[in-house]
Amino acid sequence: MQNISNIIEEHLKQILNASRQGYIEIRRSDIADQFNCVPSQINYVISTRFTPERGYVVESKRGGGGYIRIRRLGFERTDALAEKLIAIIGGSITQREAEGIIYRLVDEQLINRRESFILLAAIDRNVLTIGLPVRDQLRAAILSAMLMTVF
Amino acid sequence: MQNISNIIEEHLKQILNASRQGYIEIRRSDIADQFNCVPSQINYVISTRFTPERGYVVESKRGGGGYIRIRRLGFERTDALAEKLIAIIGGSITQREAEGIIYRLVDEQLINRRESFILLAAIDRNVLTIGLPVRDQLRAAILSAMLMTVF
DNA sequence: TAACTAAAGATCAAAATTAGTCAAAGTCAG
DNA sequence: CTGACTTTGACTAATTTTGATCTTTAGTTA
Repeated sequence: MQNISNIIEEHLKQILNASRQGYIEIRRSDIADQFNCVPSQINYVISTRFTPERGYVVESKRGGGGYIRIRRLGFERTDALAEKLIAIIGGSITQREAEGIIYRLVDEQLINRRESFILLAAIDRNVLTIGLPVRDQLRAAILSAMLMTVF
Repeated sequence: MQNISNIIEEHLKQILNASRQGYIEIRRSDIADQFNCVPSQINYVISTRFTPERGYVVESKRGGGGYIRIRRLGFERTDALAEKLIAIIGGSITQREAEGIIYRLVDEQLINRRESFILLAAIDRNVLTIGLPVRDQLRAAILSAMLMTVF
């Protein structure tokens, strides 16, 4: 017997595939009702299967008219790259390492100078005024998120 | 399913766009009737979507012949822009306010969409995984730093 | 002209509507 | 039996909707 998480995963991928816009917006409780499970199961499915590493971006809004939006990222040249970057950055990264990555992206013309300035500003230790090791973890999260949205 | 606030927001922006003078004057109760909601809903829409951060000025008058006037401001590009932005951002800023600023910069064509994605990613509460009030302070620092480098 | 009245809009907080988090309990392959 | 993965649900957080009550303004009346 298949577990519910897999079934929900398949269902979401299917409607995502069928959608013309490249993303879907669901109501968490609708899906939960549909599959007869608790709402937080949907969060579990999303956090284990629709991750940035697998090429998905998930946004959401609470309150009236709330939703969860799942977007599949393009798979051209960036497929391997995004994955590689995420892997390199990992869960924690120093400023020096982060700068290395950004410089390389500029070299390879994957981002322009202006974009690199934005990235560099966001990961600077003078901006992330919080103690280690949280600072390096936060830097990794911020850099990953920024790069995921452009690739 | 859309929520009413978004629908009202779109409607106001549309008539604002169509207006010749750059501002509109509405009667609160008219709009409320039109969208079948309570009058205070209009205040909610205005206070969450037509904020100074997003470049709107709202004036109103009560009593007979009362009105709400919504004006769209332009963001002249000057040397003082960066300073102005820093002042608006201050030492702490919510995600909503930060998004307002970013949307406005896109509207004013001071940054492009791709850049806005980078900025939005960096100030997202799901990325800044740290408790309030530090999160809002960090967000202000990051946003300020990023904008400083481009302007 | 002062007082009154009706017609707006403003404010604020409660209620409603969603989604997120986290950890305990359950399941299952090896 | 153990460890990884899944299922559940209680509690939390964000956002919107609603309504009661307050304030301001223009016009009317004594």
